[in-house]
Amino acid sequence: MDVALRAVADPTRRAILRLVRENEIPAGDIARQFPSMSRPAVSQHLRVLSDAGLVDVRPDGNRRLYRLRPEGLNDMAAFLDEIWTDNLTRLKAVAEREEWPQRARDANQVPHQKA
Amino acid sequence: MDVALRAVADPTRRAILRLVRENEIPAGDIARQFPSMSRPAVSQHLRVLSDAGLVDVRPDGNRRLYRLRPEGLNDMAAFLDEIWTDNLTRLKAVAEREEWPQRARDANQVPHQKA
DNA sequence: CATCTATGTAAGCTTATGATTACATAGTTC
DNA sequence: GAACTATGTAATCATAAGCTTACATAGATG
Repeated sequence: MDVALRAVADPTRRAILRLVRENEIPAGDIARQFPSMSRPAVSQHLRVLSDAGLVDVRPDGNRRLYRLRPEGLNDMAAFLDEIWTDNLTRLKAVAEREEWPQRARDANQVPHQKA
Repeated sequence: MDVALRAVADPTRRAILRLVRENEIPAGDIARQFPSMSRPAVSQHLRVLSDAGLVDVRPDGNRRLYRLRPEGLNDMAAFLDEIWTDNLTRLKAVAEREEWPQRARDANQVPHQKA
């Protein structure tokens, strides 16, 4: 989980993921989308994404085509689920949507010092 | 978006989020859950989470009670949606997630393109 | 072949991050 | 109000992250 979440934490890499979301794109084209940084920098980002399982690579003659590997984000989705599975928190996240009935607060797993 | 995603990229902070997911917990109790690191380290993590809008803090006499602020993860959910808006990719991701719930991805033979 | 194109890797630099210990501050309690 | 408790902050350090330039390599092309 760690590797994917850390990879996604970088804005450049998120931008890359958006780029390759629908189409295979050669590394050079991707790099060209980031004129503010060097091509090797982008190449290294691609490496990180690849290591994190967030993109697939495929050689195509001279070039290397990248594309999104959507399953790579499963850990992130799982984390969201884990956090939001709780009804209270989920309701809170969409609090303003509707009125919800009072609910008993249940026992905690982490001991409070004293009440 | 950046600040929240970067905050969540750290495993200790994710663990903290799980702790405060359902209950308010005083900082000291949280720190006690991480015997392998110093209390100030945890305090700084709490600061990061707070700055990222992922937790709320409330003074309670001597102590400070932390609890999850679920809306703080909305950006992360939005990013997931943005990437997964394509139904096929989403289905694909979910399919693999259910098939390999333990998330053991093999780096060599990538098992995509099922069915 | 000679060389041009696309791309990855290595080395090195700078800044960010996460940790530690020492200290400061606010509240509680006797 | 003196001492104790809970917690945050400051200073500092080691390591990680991200960038750059220089170099290496694989495939395309004349």
